[in-house]
Amino acid sequence: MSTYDAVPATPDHIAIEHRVLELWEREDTFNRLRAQNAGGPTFSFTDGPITANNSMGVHHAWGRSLKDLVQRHRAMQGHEQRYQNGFDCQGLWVEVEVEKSLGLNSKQEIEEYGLDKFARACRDRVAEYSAVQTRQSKRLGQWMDWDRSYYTMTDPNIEYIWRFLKECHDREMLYRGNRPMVWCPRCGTSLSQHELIDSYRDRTHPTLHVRFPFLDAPEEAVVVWTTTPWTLPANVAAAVDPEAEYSAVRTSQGIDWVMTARVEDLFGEGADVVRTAKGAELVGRRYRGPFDDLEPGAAVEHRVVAWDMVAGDEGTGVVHIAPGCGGEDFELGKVEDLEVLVPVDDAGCFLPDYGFLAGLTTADAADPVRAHLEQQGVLVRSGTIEHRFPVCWRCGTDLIHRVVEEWFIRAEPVRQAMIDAAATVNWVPEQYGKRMEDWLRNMGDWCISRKRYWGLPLPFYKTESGEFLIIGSIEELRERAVDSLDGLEELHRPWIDGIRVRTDSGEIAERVTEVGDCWLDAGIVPFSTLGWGRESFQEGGYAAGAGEGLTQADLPDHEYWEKWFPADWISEMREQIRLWFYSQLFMSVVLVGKAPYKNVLGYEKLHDETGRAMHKSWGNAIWFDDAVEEMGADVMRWMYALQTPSQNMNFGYGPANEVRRRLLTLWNSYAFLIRYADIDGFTPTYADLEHRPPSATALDRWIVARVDETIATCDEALSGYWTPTYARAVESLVDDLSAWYIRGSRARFWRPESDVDKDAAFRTLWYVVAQTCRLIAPAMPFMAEDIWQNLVRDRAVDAPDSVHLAGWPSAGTPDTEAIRAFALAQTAISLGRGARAQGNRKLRQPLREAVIATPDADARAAVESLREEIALELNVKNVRISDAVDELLEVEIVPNFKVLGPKLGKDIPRVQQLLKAGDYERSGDDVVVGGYTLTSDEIELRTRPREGFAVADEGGLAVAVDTELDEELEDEGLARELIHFIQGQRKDADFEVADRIEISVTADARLRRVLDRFGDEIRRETLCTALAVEDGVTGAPFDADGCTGTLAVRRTS
RNA sequence: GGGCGAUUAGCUCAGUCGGUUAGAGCGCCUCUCUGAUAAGGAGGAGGUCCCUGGUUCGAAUCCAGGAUCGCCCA
Repeated sequence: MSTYDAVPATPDHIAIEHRVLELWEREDTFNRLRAQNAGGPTFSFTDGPITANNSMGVHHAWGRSLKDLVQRHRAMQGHEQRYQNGFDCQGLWVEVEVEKSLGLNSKQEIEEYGLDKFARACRDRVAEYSAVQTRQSKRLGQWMDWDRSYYTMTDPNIEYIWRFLKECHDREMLYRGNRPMVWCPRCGTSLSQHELIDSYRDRTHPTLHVRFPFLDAPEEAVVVWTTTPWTLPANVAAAVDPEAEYSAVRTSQGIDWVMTARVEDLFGEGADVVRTAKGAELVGRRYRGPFDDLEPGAAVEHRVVAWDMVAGDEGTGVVHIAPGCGGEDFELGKVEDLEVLVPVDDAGCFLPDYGFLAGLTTADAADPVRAHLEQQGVLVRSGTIEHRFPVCWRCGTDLIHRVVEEWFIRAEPVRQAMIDAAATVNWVPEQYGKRMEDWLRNMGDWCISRKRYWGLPLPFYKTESGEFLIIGSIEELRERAVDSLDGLEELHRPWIDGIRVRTDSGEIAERVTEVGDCWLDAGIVPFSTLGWGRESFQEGGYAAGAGEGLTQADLPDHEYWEKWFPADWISEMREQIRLWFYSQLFMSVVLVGKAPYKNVLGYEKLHDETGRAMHKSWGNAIWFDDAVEEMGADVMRWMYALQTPSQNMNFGYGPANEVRRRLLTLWNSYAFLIRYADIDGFTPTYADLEHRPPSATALDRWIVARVDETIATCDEALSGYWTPTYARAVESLVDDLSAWYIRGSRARFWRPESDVDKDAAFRTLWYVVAQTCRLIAPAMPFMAEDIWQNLVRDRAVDAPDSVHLAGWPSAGTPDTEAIRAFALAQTAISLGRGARAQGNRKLRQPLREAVIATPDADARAAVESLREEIALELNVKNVRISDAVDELLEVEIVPNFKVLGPKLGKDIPRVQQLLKAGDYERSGDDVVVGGYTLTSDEIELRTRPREGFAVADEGGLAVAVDTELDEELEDEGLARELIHFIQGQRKDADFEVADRIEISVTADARLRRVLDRFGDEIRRETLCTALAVEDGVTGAPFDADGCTGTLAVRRTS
């Protein structure tokens, strides 16, 4: 009758995980955990919202695994938590995907399609993918309150942002200003930096060299070069490098100024240079603009300005400046206070006041522009150029720069407060704090508007006369509304656009059309989800608006906010420093003057296993759904836990397989325990987990001490959010358990009789595996649970139903003596094996004696306590411990630098020399040298083996083995060989471990003697009930060192 | 140009407080175990700890400068 479920040789992670998910579901384990921790100390985690726009990737799984790991750990420690997951719902990414799926290709097509239908499609996409991501996250094992996720598109979230914006306005931080944008003239939309990645293509464009004649000397001109003819009508300045030398060259058209370094390329070797001058001399001179005959150009005073970014390696060394058509031009324009001419509209068509160009696109304008310049006599030459140029990823159209009006929040008023607040945060890794500070010191004003559709509607209202009003809440909107709010289904376009409001002066105001930056949506979360400033708690109230039916998240009250703000911890990838970490901090500093989080864990990027970025089009991307069903969630999670966060992670099936194999060690240890626990009917004692099991041997004490040590290491690592130290500590414990404890204790488990020793062995092994289960539970919740169910639950009285309800193990004071002693024994064993190898004696051959010699009395005592284990490991009859190191070794005394360094300082090298030369005297344990008396703590003994011994040494410890063999030892060795051989036969015949066998053997004289002497042992070890020596047996030939026989092995039952 | 990192074995990476003999996994070679076995164990080969200088009795570790790579900002 079996009490334990049989354990397969290797874990089927996938099957285990599905089984455990079902178990948790059936037993409502997560909610039981929450009930168990209710009222406990709080651990407040704010989840950074994942964009609910696509299924999640393995890089998301990294972050989610870390989040879950820490939350599970804190839960095991008894902390009450909120477990609120978040979805980011608005912004260009969602719009772009929806556009694709609807086959729309421009803003115009969206508007024709209908903003209401478009908004619904965006909401539907969020609903679809938030459901997908929820399913995936559950599969990963993440425990969250999935029914109460927050969605940033809900009315309450938007309303909180309104409130924040109004606060900014009240503090005069809000303004409307210009911003150069990268623009697709065909799609009629700006592109974000992200959309520019990989957007460069080889293109051919027209080039023009154009003269800008000086007003005070019309025959003289600066000559510029441009590849964007359409920007010339927006020219307001020409930039020169004030430090560079310029030359005036006489040509058929007059006198042309260009940078001296460019003269030869432009005019050939025989150029007629009439004058040279520093660029600075040209600065300030005014010139006739190329399109002064058009209204906008005529209104501008064109002049030469200084700019240190003028390049001398291409063009003319004079740069045409159009601040309305270029990012760098715009920045220079701000410095030089230049006019900003924006010649084209949203669709990239020239505006009506551009005369003959009006209505033309930027591309179509190239020829008319050239013709016009030629006609004006200012065109020097025209040509074409092939170069890399950014194009729209949607339609392939050449992108242009275009200055547009946007809304901004001033950074300066809060900059210092934000820096101060960031300094209160514990950044992990530390350097991320420096990055945040650098970002804050350099941050520009926050551009919060987007000329799009699916986003939070900015609550900015303007009257025809220019009066401005900002609405801070739905209530205020209701009070001021001129139109009925009945049609306002939610706070989104187009519905909100139809509501006009009345200003204080009684005028009618309409909303501006812009929506807000999605980082406002995410940044407000520490307020909007926690009920900041609210008087009443509204159950399920957060879902109002676009979140209706998607979530049951509450809209709490201010008391709740006080309880949970600021977050104890947040964690996202490093790029969030300038995104979510920033926007949260900004909004929090504005609203309450402090940081919204106390600890931050950031992590780097996830690459493929060769270190390359994962990319759909490169074919090296790994889908989460595939990964989790192939490598398993636990394996993935353990990989994430092992990963140093400040390093890029190389993720793939190869590394996963390595990790999977390492996990086998724990599994094998568990399987070993189950096998013998089942055979023996072992019943564990749950209280052992708290009070520790009884120890019968030094090995027992050692492994228990190692558990204590490991718990302490894990505690420290996890309290600092540093998972790799935790994961490595656990692996190290498991290695010790398997390689040393179990290997050294195996015989105790398969002895038939029961006694104190076997009981201690079982309880100790059970204790270590069960504690390890608890330790790995946060990182590998499935395997931990599966082992727990079989090993602990229902086997031990009082055991919790789930490892996740079992609490975190408490570290006792580690028995450091036991650990130190065993480390010495390990060294001795390792040395002994080395010595055997030197003496050419394989481990199977028993030897008479090993001698362990050390001058250190403590070390001798430590080794003494483990001599049985050492004898077993070295397969020797006796272990002799000696202080007569000289027998085996030459001894050298070296200073203990760590202790002696600070004491002796510069005398160290001299003392070291004297010791090495043997120029010292011993006085008891002390050493007198060079005028110093050194105690035993202040020196170390180094040893070298003397010639002619099978000796190995390390750190003052030396081990020799007696390699002499007599007949008895040889026979015993042969017996071992024979046992080894028979076990092989058993295995070849596929017998079960517990099957009994009979053996017939035809033996030579020597083998007969071995059978006579060691027959009992051979029968016992091979579970042989009858061993008959007879002639003429047909079977397998045995031959060891010339000792031969033929064996036949049969199963008895 | 400013900022933040990284550089350690063939590969991927640890390395705490500065301590003199720098580690792990994988790979490779040799051996071993065979009652954990598609495993396990031991041993070996393999290192200019990027370079230069400094501080120190002592530097992979701290400081300065440089090189290369990555990232953030401009």
